[in-house]
Amino acid sequence: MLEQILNNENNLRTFSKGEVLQRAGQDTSKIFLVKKGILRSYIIDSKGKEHIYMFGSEGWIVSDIESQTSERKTVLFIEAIEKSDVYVMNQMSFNLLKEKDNGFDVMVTSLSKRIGAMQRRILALMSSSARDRYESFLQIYPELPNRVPQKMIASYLGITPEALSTIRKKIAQGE
Amino acid sequence: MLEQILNNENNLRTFSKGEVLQRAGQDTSKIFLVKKGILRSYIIDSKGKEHIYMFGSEGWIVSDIESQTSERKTVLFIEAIEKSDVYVMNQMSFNLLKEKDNGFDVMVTSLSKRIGAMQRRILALMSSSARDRYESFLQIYPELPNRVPQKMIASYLGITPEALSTIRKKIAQGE
DNA sequence: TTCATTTCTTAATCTAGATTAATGGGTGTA
DNA sequence: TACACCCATTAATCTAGATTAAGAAATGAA
Repeated sequence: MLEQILNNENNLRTFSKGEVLQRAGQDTSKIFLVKKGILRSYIIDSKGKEHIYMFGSEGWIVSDIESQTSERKTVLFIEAIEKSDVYVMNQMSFNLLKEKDNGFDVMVTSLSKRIGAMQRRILALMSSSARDRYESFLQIYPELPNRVPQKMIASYLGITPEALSTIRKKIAQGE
Repeated sequence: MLEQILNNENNLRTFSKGEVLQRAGQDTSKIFLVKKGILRSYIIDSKGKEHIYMFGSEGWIVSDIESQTSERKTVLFIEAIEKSDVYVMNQMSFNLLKEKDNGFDVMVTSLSKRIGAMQRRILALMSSSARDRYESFLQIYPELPNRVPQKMIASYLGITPEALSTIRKKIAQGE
């Protein structure tokens, strides 16, 4: 797996709660593999509002994949929600992967999985209500609600904290 | 480029307008490279409503990428909007690509680009109004509005044809 | 060309979720 | 302990876009 190549104690770093691992506008985008803790990646839109793009807990890879392979600057902020132990990979580690004889399959499979997840997210945003999206969020990430503040879950779902609060209340009072 | 590997007259087929190249539920997902014409890929949700996931005109690759590499069945329908000439690739053509010495970079770059486009789409769905999304659609795909019916553009934007019609009217009458 | 079917537009009404604002509960720190 | 700050909740009001319904325009087949 990708983890076996990236796991390397030399690259292990610890980030404290609230620490920012990467800022939009930087031209050196890195790859982060979460060993312990939770990261979030987000953009800040033209009105200054944050929108969470994804969460990454144990075993997840968090990165601005496009800026990795293109020469583009990063558009994503990445921040630790909890104190987190993270393997930090740069372009060199990425090149190492290519040399491995199964590097191709590992990389293509990993990217394809990511695309599948994004595809489902796009379709959900287009066709499901906020409540339906929240309920499938709970199924896909059952451990996150206990570790992530409500307002961040709302930001991930694309709604306001107030709207999420109302949805939660309705679910609590027997649907 | 990917096209050079996939371009092969043996795999070239012509589809007439409205013809369905692939249906959800099939277990053999293929890769389609558009030589001429336009394809659309879409899902049908639990209420029977169509949601367009992407358009593919000349030079674009249309495929359910996840079902390609995983063993999952396709969830996407793919259909020709115009009479289209399309290179049809199966798993074997895909394996051929791996053998090429630059296969790795070609594939990873292609997938990363796709991920970048999806990332922008997710963020737009979460943070932009329907009108803003329509205006950036016009910028990104300036040639499509003349070739694709309004109702399909609406479906791509995640709104109803009525709402798109109203937006177009407002834009026409000096904003 | 004519007729039928599909697509686009317009307008009235409805609703999910945004906005605004006020309140109470937690948590860290001095 | 108390203060300051952040977070979640609740309620009132507002709005973008959905729904419904009808007519006009475009498209396609015979």
